[in-house]
Amino acid sequence: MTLRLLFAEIRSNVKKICDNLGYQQAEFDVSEASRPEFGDVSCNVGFLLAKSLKKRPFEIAKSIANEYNKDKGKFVTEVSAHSSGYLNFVANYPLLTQSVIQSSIQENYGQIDIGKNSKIVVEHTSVNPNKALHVGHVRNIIIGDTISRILQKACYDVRVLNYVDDSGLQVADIIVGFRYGGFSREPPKGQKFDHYCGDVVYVNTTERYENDPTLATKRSLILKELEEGKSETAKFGDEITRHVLEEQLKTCWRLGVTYDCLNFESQIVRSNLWKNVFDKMKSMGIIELEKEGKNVGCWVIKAESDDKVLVRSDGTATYIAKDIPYAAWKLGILDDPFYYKQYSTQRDGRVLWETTLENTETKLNFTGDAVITVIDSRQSRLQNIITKIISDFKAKEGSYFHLGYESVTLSAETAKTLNLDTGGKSVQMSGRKGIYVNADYVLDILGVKTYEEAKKRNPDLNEVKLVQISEQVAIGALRYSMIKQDLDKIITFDMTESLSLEGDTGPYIQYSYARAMRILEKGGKTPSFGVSFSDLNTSYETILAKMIGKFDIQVEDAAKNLSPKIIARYCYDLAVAFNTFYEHVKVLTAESEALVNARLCLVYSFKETLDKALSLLGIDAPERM
RNA sequence: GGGCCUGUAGCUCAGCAUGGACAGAGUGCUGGACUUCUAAUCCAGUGGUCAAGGGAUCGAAGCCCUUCGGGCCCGCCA
Repeated sequence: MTLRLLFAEIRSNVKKICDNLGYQQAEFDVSEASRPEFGDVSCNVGFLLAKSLKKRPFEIAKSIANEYNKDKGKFVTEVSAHSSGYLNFVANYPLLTQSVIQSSIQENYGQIDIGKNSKIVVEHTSVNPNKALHVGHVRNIIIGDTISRILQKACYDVRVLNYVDDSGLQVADIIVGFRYGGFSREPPKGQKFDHYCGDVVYVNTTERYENDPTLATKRSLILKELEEGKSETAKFGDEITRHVLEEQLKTCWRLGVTYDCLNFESQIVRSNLWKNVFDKMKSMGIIELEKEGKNVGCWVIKAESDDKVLVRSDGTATYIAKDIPYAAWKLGILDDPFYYKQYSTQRDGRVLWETTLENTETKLNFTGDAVITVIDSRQSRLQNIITKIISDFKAKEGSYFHLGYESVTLSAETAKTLNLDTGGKSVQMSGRKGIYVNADYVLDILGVKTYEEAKKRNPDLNEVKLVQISEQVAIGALRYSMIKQDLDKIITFDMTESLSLEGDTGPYIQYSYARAMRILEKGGKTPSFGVSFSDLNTSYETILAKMIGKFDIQVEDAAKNLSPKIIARYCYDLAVAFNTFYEHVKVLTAESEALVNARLCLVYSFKETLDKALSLLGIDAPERM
């Protein structure tokens, strides 16, 4: 049993009692008590019925408590009416602890069937393949990855896509750099190719446009050649973007993120997808050819505020126009023009596919009944237009969902390290201007720090182990910091602050896991679960057990609200409950052998649950640290 | 001008969807706890007109309206 069942029992009994007393139906709430002195569970039914019964909430609660006390059911030992009007319940701890521990050692603990195995597509990452990933991209990647993991736990059949925008202006920019900027094709020794392209070639090239107007002309010629797809330039662009992509993916994999399929924008452009959608929109009258005004000669979509150009007067498609067939494709509205080939096998064993227009004779299906596109909320306007068009295509209501989030900015102090004086204000990142902090760099710096810390604490561990731990902790720290706050809060990234490993951080949570592992290791033998847990009666133990018992409730909440933060908070709360327990309750030196065993079971139950919860965040649980 | 987001402790944020019992964490600062299952920890203290004003409600940080800060978006760029 988990807390869910305790709540369900109380809800059903209260409802029954209300019926018997002739009270009218009310949508009352059964939830955890806000403070320990109010017991474990509270119900607000008294407040809701006060008006219709013309009685004080306390009177109503009293009458229900009275009835409830006649038969308290299985999981409740005390029922009381509080003078405030609440109905409060105390749980049957021996039974609760027992059931929670037993449930938590099941392989699929925390799983909850919301998705009913329906197909859902999550698209995230989608970074232009002309630069390395910076901390702003990391937020997108981690949100998308965490959501995918949570949805999977909630029994959705999840497909993860990464859209590679390999035919846009930014790609033309680096080609200009290589062709006319005098940049070597090979990066300096020791520098990753994606860093080289972004930090050196891209930034320097965009700078040169200001002084050399002929470069812009060269760029538009290159852009045209890219779209046509058969030229030497297109081939060269393809090589560059694929090389950058390969390096970007290394960073993603390092973060523990994997995908199912890479979709290349160039292929969408060269396939007939756009033409199909264009015709469809024309025949549906969603778009029109502008006859006059500033957009004369363009195909535009009439939006509520401003019209949006889809096809330029020279006949080429804009960025948003390319996104529409892709969105439709993701929902399976269009015939799939692609074949598929294997890109690689990722480290978790998941095969990564890529689309191709060559006939490989392999047809796969990466579409979904619903699509979640993770893009920062600065693109909400465009995403709204796409959502609107997709709903005009009669996809099921709400099937295309833009999951937006606020951006990551750099703190004034961190900007200063990039030689940027912002006058004490934080600053928006910009790949073009070179204002960003690369993800690999952050992980490397974090890794050095976590390595030193781990070595200090574990002099007996060998080099390989220490490196492994430091990497796990560095990634835990970064991932957690990207997910712990709400999506609509701006994250101000500060390098110094990001090195903090104490308090509400990933490492704090990982540390609690390592502590639990150490107890189990020193305990020596596998604890025996077929015993009574009634001796686990300190508040430290019951609070920990209750926290463990909330896992599936949190998964449900996170999945329904697409809110990764909920799982982050749960992991933190779980770790706090364990650390408090750890400081106050001795396990291995408990009074009796039976008590040692019972506590070992609780510790085991905790570590299993934390491991599962952390895995939803893509954070490894280290055995030592 | 229009749209979206945001304002809670010195700082960073939970809580707001579904109104209810004295508004919670982390961090900072002040003190305390390692011969003990790892102190990346724990304990105590400090710290709040929940931006302001109004409204509906028995009851508002939360709902409605207004105002004021802050951020972002409104291109034949992506």
